[in-house]
Amino acid sequence: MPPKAFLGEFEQMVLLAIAKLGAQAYGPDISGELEASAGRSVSRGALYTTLDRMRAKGLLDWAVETGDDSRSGLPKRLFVVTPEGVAALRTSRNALLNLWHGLEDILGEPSR
Amino acid sequence: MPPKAFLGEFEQMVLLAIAKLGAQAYGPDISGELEASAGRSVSRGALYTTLDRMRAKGLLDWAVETGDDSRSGLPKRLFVVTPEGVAALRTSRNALLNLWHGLEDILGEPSR
DNA sequence: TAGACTTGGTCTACTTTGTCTACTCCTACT
DNA sequence: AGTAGGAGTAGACAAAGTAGACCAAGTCTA
Repeated sequence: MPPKAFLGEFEQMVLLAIAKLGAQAYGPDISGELEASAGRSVSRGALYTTLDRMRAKGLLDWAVETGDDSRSGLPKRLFVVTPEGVAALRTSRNALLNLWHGLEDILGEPSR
Repeated sequence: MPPKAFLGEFEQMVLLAIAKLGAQAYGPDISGELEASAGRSVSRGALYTTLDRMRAKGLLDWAVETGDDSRSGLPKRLFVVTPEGVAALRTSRNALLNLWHGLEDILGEPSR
């Protein structure tokens, strides 16, 4: 497939979850956030493969925190959204907002 | 794959475009709308396959308008979003709205 | 202190989506 | 008849989404 210009649906959610978690986004937190905000649960496998793929695309990055502190020896990956990631998020959001615009009557008011 | 509960990114856009077009959504109009609202262009093949697949999932449906009027004999498909489709759209929107919430500083104000 | 459990992550394999190119039909035009 | 254009169809293949089993380093706990 010729490199896609848009964020996939799941990719988008994952990126948003990380952004929301700020500086402490590691695996389990991300799925927790996804579960909480989007009512969606994912298996670890699903999550990590997506994470890896997005890194290959430069949308996010991570630092391996080899524990000097607790959990010594066990790796822990701390994820961050790159500027490219933020840009992609912005683009996606604008497109969606645009498409939603004018459909309030059909879609109803955002239920928050 | 156990039936997916979420709309893919492209599926979502297509559904929205149809909803927006109301009663006269046929192929070319949809891609026109996509291009206009989302700045995205697709080949016919891409569009129709997606359309077919979504129909299989009950998210939309169509009527073949065999032209008594103009274009006699030539099929033309008029698409409509089913109630299931609308529901899916709503769910997706809420999830995204939820995740976006609180990230205005990072994402910036919606540029519309 | 052996065995069970917990954590955060890796690997593999498979399904669904996204997307293209290359037709096919019919109509209208010349 | 010959060609151009509009609307769809077919087939193929890559990318994204997902699950499940598996692993290593700690922590209990009896």
